[in-house]
Amino acid sequence: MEHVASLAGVSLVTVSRVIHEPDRVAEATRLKVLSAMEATGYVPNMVAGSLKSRRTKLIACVVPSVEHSISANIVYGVSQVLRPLGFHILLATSGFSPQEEEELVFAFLSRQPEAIMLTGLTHTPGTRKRLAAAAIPVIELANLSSPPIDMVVGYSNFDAGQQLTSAMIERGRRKFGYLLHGGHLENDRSRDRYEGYLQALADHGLRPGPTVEVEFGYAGGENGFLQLLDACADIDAICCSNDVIALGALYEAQRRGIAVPGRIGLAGFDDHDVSAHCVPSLTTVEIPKVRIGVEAGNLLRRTLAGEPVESGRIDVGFSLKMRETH
Amino acid sequence: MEHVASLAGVSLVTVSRVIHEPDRVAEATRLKVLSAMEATGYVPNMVAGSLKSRRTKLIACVVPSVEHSISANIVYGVSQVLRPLGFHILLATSGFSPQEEEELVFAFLSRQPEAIMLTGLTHTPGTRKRLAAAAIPVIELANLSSPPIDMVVGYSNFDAGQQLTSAMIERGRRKFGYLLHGGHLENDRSRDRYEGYLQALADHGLRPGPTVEVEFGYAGGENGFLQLLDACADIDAICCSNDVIALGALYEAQRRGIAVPGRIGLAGFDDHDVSAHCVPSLTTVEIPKVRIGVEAGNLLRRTLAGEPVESGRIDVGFSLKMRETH
DNA sequence: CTGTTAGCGCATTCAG
DNA sequence: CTGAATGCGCTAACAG
Repeated sequence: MEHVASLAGVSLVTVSRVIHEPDRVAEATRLKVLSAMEATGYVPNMVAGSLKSRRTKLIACVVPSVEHSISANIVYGVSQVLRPLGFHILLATSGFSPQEEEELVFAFLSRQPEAIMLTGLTHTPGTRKRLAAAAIPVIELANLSSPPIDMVVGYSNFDAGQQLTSAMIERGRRKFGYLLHGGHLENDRSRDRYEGYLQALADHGLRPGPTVEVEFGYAGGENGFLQLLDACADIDAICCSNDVIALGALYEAQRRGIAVPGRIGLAGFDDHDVSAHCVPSLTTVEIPKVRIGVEAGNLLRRTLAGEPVESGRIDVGFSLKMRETH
Repeated sequence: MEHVASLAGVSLVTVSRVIHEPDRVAEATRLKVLSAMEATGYVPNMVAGSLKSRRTKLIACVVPSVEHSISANIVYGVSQVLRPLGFHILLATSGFSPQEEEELVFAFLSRQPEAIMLTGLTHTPGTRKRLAAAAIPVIELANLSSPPIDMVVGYSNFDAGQQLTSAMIERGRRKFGYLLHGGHLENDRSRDRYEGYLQALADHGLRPGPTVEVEFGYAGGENGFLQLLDACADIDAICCSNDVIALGALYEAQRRGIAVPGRIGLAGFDDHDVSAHCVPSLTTVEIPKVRIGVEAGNLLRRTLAGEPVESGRIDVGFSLKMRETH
C-alpha cells in the first residue's frame, strides 16, 4: 500500500479511501491511485483492514452435510444475497453432531465472523453460551418448533409432516409404516416431521404401524423398506424422513415387483430435484430451499446495516407435492 | 488477552503460548492460564494473530456448483484432512463461469488464504496472473488434460470417456448419440469426456451420431433424449456428460415406454449416489470424489509444512461401472 | 521456562 | 478534499 501511495504521490489514507469511499476522493487523484494499484498489482490485505475496522465481512455457516442435502441450496441462497456486498462464507459440516457443531462454532468465532448460521434448533449448551458471549447475529435455519437463539428462517416440519400424512390418508391409505432417519435424534427436523406424522394418524383415529430407523442414504431406504414389510406385510403406505430414503424404498420396491403406488403408497420429504422426474414421481413436501438462504441473507444484510427488522422469525412455508407415488 | 494474562499473573506471550505451544509452558502456569481463559470466556482473535504471524489457516475454494455435484464431495474430503490442523474453508461457487471465478479469486486473495483450490484447468488470464502474483499453492481439481498452474489432483476425463464408450461398443452398441452439458464450453471436464467419446468411436470405425447440447439438470436430459430420437430414430446408445443428464434421459425413456437397455443403452458420468440404486442401475464412470479432496488436502498439508512433495500431479484414476443400462 | 520489545497493514480519528 | 498520528490484538525474535 505504501508502494502504491508513493507511486501515486499520495498518502496511505488516500489509497484506503479509493478502495472504500471512492466518492470522497477527487477524480484525478482516484485515477492516479487506481493506475498505481494496477501497475503494482496491489492486493489489499483484508486481515489488517479487519483488525482495525472490526469488520471481517465473513459469515460462518455450519451445516449438517452438503451431499444430497438441502443445505447446499440454502448456502447458495445466502451467498447470492451477501456476496455482492463483499461477504464471504466460511463453511463446515457437523455431520449431524451437535458436539462437532460446538467445536466448529468455537473455532469459527475466533475468526470474528459478523454473523453465524446454524441448521436446526438443537444445539449444545456450550454452543449457546459461546454464541451469547459473541454477541453477533445468529440465524438458525429450516425449522420453527422452538424459540430461536436469535433469529430463525424456516418452516414447520411438524405441520408439513402432519399435512402430508393427512393427504395420504385422505387418498385412502390406512396402514402406515415410517422410515426414520435414525441415529441422530438431535435432528429436530426429522423428529418434528415424524411427530407430525404421528399426530396425523391420531387425528384420523389410525394406529401407527412399524417405524424403522435407517441410515441416511439410498441403501438405508432399501433396507428399511424390507424391514417394514417384514414387520407388517399388509402395510399400504410408507412415509420417510426425506426423499433419499424414500427413493431407496421405491427402488427396492421396483426390484421386488411391489407396485408403487398400486400396493404401497410412498412419500418423502424435501423435494429433491430428482423427485419430480423419477418414474413414478415421488410424493413429497417441497420446501423453498434457496429462499431460506435468501431470506436469511436479507435478514443479515439489514441487521448488519443497523436497520431494524420487523421480525426475527421468518416462516417460508412449504407445499405438498402429491405426485404419482402417493 | 490482557485480562486473561493479568488474571493468571503472567504476560501476554505466555497466554499466546498456552494456545499455540502448550508444551513450552510449565504445567502449573498453563493450568492457571487455562482457568483464567475459562473464567473470562476468552476467545482468541485470529484476525490479529494472522496479521502478525502471516498465517490465516484459510483455504479458498472456488467450485462450479454444489448441488448434485461432485464438488461437494471433494470439498468434504479436503476439510476432513485440513480441519484437524486448524484450517477452515472459504467456499464460493462460480456457476461454471471463468469470469466469475476470476472475481472470486481476486476477492479471496485479499483474505490472504494459505492456498487456493479451483475446479478444472480452464481459467482466465486474469486469474492466472493474480494467482502467480499471490505466490501461494494452487491446486486444480478433477482433470489432468493440460499442465496445471501449480499442482493438480484429478483423473483423465478423456480416457474415461474413451474407455466408457469403448465398453459400450464392445457390448454391441453401434449408433451413438450424445447429450452434452452445453453452454459452458469452458468446462474442460465435459469437453474432454466428449472428446474421449469421439475418439472411441473413431477407434472402432464408427461415425458419431447426433450430439445435443442440454442444460444441466434432469429436465435437460429429458428434453435432450427426445431431441436425440427426433434427430436419429434408430439410435441404440446414448452417452451423457454426467449422471444427472443421463437419469433425465432414463426417466423420459421410461415414460415413453422405450426400453433401456433393451432398445437403447445409456451411460452417464460421475457415479452419483443414486446411480447404483436406481432401476435399472446406471452405467457410468466412478471417480474417487472424496479421495480427490483428501489427496489435495494431503498435498497442501505437506506443502504448507514445508515438506517437499514428490509430484504436484496426482492421478486418482477412475473406474468403469457397467451397470444395467449399459 | 518466561518476559520485553517491536511491529504486522491497515482504517479511524482529527486536523488542516 | 487530503494528510499525520495512533493503535486494532496479537506473535516473532530476542533476552534473561
